[in-house]
Amino acid sequence: MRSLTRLLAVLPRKLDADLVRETRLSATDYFVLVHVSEAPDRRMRMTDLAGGAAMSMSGISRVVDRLQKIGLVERERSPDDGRGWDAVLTGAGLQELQDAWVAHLASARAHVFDHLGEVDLDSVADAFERIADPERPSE
Amino acid sequence: MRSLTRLLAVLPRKLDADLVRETRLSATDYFVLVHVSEAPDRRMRMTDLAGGAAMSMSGISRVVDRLQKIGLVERERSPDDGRGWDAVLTGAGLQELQDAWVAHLASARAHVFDHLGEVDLDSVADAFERIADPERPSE
DNA sequence: ACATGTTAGTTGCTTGAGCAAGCACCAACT
DNA sequence: AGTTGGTGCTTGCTCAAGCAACTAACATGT
Repeated sequence: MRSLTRLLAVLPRKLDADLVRETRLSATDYFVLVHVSEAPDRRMRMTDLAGGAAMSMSGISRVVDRLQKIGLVERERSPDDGRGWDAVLTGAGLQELQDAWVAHLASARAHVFDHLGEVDLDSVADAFERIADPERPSE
Repeated sequence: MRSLTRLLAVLPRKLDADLVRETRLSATDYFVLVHVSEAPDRRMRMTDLAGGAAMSMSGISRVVDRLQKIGLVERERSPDDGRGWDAVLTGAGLQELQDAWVAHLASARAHVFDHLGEVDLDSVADAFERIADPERPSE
C-alpha cells in the first residue's frame, strides 16, 4: 500500500513531465485526444469525454478550449441534440496526437515496463480496471 | 497501460474523497503526517519531508502551514542548523492521525485490496517501488 | 401551445501545487 | 573578521481542476 501511494504521487508527474518536454501537450490533453481519436468519426460528446477521461464537465470544457485554441479539435453542434457539442479531431490534431503517442510510449516503457520484473501483466491490468470502475464488474 | 493510466486518474481522487469525508485531512495532509509520525521524536526536517512526500519545498511549506494552523504540528528550529525547521507532531496531531489512519485503511481495503484478485502483492509492490524511485535499485 | 422539470455545457470563484525570486543562515577561503 | 558562494525555507505569481450557479435546449404533462 505504501508503495502504491508513492506510485500514485510520483508516476503521473513523471509521465506528464516527459510529455510536456517532448510535445506541447499535457497528460490531460493527451488522454482527452486519445479518447476523441478512438471514437467513431473521431468525434465525441463532451459528456462522454468527461466520463472517459474521468474528469468533471467544467474540466473537459476547459481542456477542449485549449485544444481548440491550438487547432487540434473543433467544436461542432451535436447532430441529434441541439444542446450537445461534439469535440472533433482535426487533421493537425491527429498528426500531433500520433507524435505524442510515440513520445508517450517511449516514456511509459522507460518509466514503467522496464521496471516490472516478474509481474503478471494481465492479472494486474484486470485488477486495476476493477479498482478504477468497480461498478462495472468485468464488461 | 491503459488501465494503469485510468487508475492513476481515478484512485487518488477516491482515496482523497474518503479521507476528506471522514476526517478534516486531505490525502496530502495525511501522508505528510504519516511521515512526521514515523521519524525519530516525531520530528522531521522540511526538506526530508518534501522528499518523503514527493512534493516540492513550497508545497510542503504550505501543507505545514495548514497543519500548524489547526494545531497538528509545530515548527521548531532545527537544533543543529539555524536555517532548518523541524515539523513536530503535537499530541492532537498524533490523535487525529490515528483516527485518519483507521479511516484510510478501511478506504484502501474497500477500494483496492478487495479488487485485487489473484495478484501477487509482493512482486507488485517491488515493481511499484522501482518505478517510483528507479535510481535506488533496491535499498 | 405552454409550463415545468431535466439535461448539456460554460463561467465565476476557490483551492492546491509548482516555479522562481527572495531572505536568512551556514561554510570556506583570505 | 570579511567576503563569497551555497543551502533551507518562505512568498508572489501562475495554472489546472472542481463546485456551484447560470443559460440554452430538450421532454413531458396538461
